[in-house]
Amino acid sequence: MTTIKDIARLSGYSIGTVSRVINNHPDVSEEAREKVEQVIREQNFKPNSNAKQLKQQSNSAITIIVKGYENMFFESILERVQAMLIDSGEEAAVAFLDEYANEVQAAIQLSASRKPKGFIFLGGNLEFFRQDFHNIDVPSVLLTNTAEELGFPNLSSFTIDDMEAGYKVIDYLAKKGHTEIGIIGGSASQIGSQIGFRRMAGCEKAFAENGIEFVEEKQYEPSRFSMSGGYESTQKLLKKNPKITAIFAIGDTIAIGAMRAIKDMGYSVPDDISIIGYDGIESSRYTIPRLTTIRQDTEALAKKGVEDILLRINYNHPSSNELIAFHMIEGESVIRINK
Amino acid sequence: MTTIKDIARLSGYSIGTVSRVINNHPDVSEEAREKVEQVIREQNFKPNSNAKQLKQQSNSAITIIVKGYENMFFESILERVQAMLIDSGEEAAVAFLDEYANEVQAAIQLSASRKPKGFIFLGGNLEFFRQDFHNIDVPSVLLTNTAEELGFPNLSSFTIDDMEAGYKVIDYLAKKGHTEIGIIGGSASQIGSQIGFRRMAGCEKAFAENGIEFVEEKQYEPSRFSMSGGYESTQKLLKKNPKITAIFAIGDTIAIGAMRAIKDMGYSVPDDISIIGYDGIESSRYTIPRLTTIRQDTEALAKKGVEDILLRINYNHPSSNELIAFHMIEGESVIRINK
DNA sequence: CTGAAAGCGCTTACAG
DNA sequence: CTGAAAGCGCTTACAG
Repeated sequence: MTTIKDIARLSGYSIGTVSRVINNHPDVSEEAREKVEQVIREQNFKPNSNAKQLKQQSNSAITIIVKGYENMFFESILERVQAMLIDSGEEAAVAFLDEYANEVQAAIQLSASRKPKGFIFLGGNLEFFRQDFHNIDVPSVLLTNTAEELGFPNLSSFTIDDMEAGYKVIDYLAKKGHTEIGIIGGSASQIGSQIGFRRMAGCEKAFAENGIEFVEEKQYEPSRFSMSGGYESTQKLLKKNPKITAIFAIGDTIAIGAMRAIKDMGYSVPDDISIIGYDGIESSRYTIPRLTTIRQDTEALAKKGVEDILLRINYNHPSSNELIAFHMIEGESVIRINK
Repeated sequence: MTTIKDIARLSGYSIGTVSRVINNHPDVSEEAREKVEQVIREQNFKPNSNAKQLKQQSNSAITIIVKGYENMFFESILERVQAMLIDSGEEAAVAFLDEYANEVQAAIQLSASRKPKGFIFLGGNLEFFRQDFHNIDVPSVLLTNTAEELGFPNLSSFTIDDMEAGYKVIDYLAKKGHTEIGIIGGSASQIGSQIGFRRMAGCEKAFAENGIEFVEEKQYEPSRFSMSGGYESTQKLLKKNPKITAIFAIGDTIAIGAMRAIKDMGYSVPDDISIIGYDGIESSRYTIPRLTTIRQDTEALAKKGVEDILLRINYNHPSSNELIAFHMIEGESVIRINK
């Protein structure tokens, strides 16, 4: 194997100088830099990342923690984040967690053995961050939830305005004449910290403004962010409340399960029951009928997250919390009703 | 940070003995082992993997190369493989490649800088393996294609019998009375090396046995393994051949796009056009109508692949090439026709 | 069974 | 601007 020693020998410089060239240190003569770079190219030399990281004490890959591997929305962000990281010459590792797992504890575990340069969380429960994130000292980014209120200096966050989006969904349904609206998704027990909470808060505002009653026991059903979760929660919801004419699934993955459940119960979307999803995943453009949904800009989310963490890892930039744009896509899954 | 030195000091043994305990070497006294393990537990010590790998010259993570990030089938295998690797205490890195990228070249690149212990390929073009795989010397596994004919001693492969499955699909459609059958998916230019080839060969056998003509120009359309690919290829196929009454999409992701295209062209599945997919991904259980498809056993594929690579990395087991069971799931997307 | 020591491939003060 | 040298945290012959 070619090592830095070989490059030193072949170029006629010391390994110290070769190392400086590799790491773009400024105090190297133009002459030395050119010669060394030429030899590196000739030998197709790649520095051993283990040795490098051992010295630098900072370990390997930026680690992406995906919370909820059944959630198709995360798959598209994951793919983009990973691709951007690799294009920037960074290694990327991925850990898939159950939707209800403690992602911060998982990160702490990984920190102990592998010392990642940073973490990117796809999804996160603020309560877990509040409790344990102080144990993590590398730059981290939370995607699809806001960590602004936590005030950790090494935690950035990027998300769409879930409250505004939730508001928009219910307001849209109300304006279409729906008054019996159901909501599925998320977990009641973790209210206040999960993404679902903000979406729900926006919904409640829209209900109030439109003079529509919202009784959680009758109109809400928790659900995992999976197709099967959406399927089951929809069945439960419609059984306990057959008057419902519209359902807001707070994730497209859930919505796809919901549409199938509605069909299997002998109803039709949108003629009997309208449905709105959330995320704007690719699959939502191919369902029959096409799903009306809130599209989150995956590309922007991934780009902001990656750029932010790279600047913080390499240049100590401060963390930031930003909102990303979203918009509603009108599909074919909502109908206007007249009472 | 706690290092092996601290454990040595605290336990009263040398770092050599501590190292032996960590790595389960047999030549350590029971007494020493217990004492050292106790201190390791107390300190919650995790060996620095960089130092370990630097010494062992073998580098980091087992690397999973996913070929075709738009293919939903791979997402489910990836999740399982990753989870099993982590449960076994192995690190896992993932690289997403375009469906047409050269995965073997990508692996060679990664080998140079990171020396993974092994590679798991999700999808692969045999031609690329034939040309370049001799440059890779770590244990590797190819999933969803067979590498048996290549005879590389460090390459295992696990797949369902694509030829048999392709045969079964066409035979099934023929027995249902279909004679004008279209096929979408794969790439004509890479015939002989892509997974599509074996599926196609099985199809041709079934056509012949059932006395049905198959003219590639009129009945076949290439497609990327994506929903949009399925959408576009279906439009092309039906435009050039309106007599088609059934379509075999050689991937469920493609089939989902196909179903939407059929609908948008004003036809109905299965009343006007029957459709059969391939893979048995979770989404195929939620489409309307439910997809008839060939279910590959993701769990078995992942399990075989992971167990095989671990045994080869740690115990030099020989490589192997095995077939995994598959079965057809009858959904609602195929209808019997009478001519 | 155990310890002392060399060395894996790098980076980085330090001295010049 | 450059080189010699220490040291990152481990593993593993070697000697006993």
